[in-house]
Amino acid sequence: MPTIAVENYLKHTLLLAERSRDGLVPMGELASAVAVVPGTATTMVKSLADAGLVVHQPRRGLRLTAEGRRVALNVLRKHRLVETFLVNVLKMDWAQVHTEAEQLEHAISDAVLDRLDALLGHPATDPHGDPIPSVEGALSSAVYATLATCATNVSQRVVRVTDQSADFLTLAEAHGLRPGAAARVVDRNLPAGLVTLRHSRGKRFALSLAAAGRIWVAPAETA
Amino acid sequence: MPTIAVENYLKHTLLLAERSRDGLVPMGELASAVAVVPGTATTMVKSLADAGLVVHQPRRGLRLTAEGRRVALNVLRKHRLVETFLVNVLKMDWAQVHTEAEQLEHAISDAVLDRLDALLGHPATDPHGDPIPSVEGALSSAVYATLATCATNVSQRVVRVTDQSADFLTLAEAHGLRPGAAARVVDRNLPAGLVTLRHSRGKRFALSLAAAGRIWVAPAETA
DNA sequence: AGCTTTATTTTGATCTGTCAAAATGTATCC
DNA sequence: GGATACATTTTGACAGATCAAAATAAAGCT
Repeated sequence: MPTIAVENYLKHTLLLAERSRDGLVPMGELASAVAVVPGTATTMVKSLADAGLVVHQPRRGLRLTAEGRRVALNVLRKHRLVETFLVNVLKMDWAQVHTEAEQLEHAISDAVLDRLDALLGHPATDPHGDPIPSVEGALSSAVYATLATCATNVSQRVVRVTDQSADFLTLAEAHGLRPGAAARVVDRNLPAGLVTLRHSRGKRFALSLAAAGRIWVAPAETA
Repeated sequence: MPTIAVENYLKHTLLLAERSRDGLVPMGELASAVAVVPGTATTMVKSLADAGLVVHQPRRGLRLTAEGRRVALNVLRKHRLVETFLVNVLKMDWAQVHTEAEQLEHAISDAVLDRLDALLGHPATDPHGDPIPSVEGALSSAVYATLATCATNVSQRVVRVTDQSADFLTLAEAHGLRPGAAARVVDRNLPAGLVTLRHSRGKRFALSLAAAGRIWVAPAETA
């Protein structure tokens, strides 16, 4: 059984690798993701490499092996299903569940996970719109536009909110920006770094370009 | 926050103290309950004493302080509510849930616990009939007879099964000995160490005196 | 009392996971 | 092309939790 620390390093390696085309994760990024000093990450990565979970290219970065990816996906699946459970069944605030799931993902067995998955109706995404890896280890990675890049003055549907901080999620919710909700960009001021949106009931509000980039959208179905 | 190891030592100290009138738990019993060698338990208990969670009387044993008891009860509450959730909601086998809860009890927050408690309807006991400590830290400790001590040829109701091993629980279930079920002792042969029971549909079967002592009963209501 | 058994404590070592700070590569910029 | 900046790795130390085995205390038995 991998330890909690090992599971965390692998999970963050997976998440960081997703957002970097060559899949090579720099040591420093991993260190700050798992909140340790760089030297600690180096030490740990060497031992993960010895265990065959990652490949370490000194001074360049690391990538998951097939086995490391399998473990990481299992942890991610637990994390996201637990989040879904906490929001859908226990009715907890979506801004808090990330922290809770961070602990539970390491304590839940595969047997419990399967029951939970069935109870929730085999969901494809968690409450933030993040895809839930399948039991077989498939992880959908569709490419979406964001509020920072989508067409303006076209009705969009929020599909994913890629920020786990409670503050951001609370803000997003206050503006009705939950997965499934409608949104429309009415103006985008690049020099000012501002995106202006209009909510369904006509209200306008602004987000920074950085914040807008964390909200993924798809053109609304006009069927 | 207490570590997982600390929570385990405290939980087992509480459980062992319950079954010993003076509340003084011998080091050896604690060591085998947490599955470490005696020397390890001594070391740990000294540090728990430094932290004010237990009182250590060298070579005599240890007892919980008020603070230690508070922590232990909280862990026990988590354990038993999680077991109840796994059986009642996820429909898992009652023989397996103990092991699962052993992990989850250390990962679940008080916030999640409260929601879970509400979802389950504030149960008073877990699926084995073990009492669930209240939020305030009250732990019912009613005294019951067992199949080894109750009146014979009188209809009894099972209230609790005080053995967590999967084997024992599977056996108990096979004989219909779950909390709430009816049971009747038709004969008790002390020299042979055997208790003969009759199930509701007339079937007879035997248990050892030791096994029978782990099944708590109350006279069936004849209302 | 003296000897033996048993429980407990001590001692010395190990394994994980971590940090601080020094050493070392690598990249970048005149 | 050399000085500088930055990321990474190495080194030495430490805390938590554990074990094996030796030392010690207590209890029990002739």
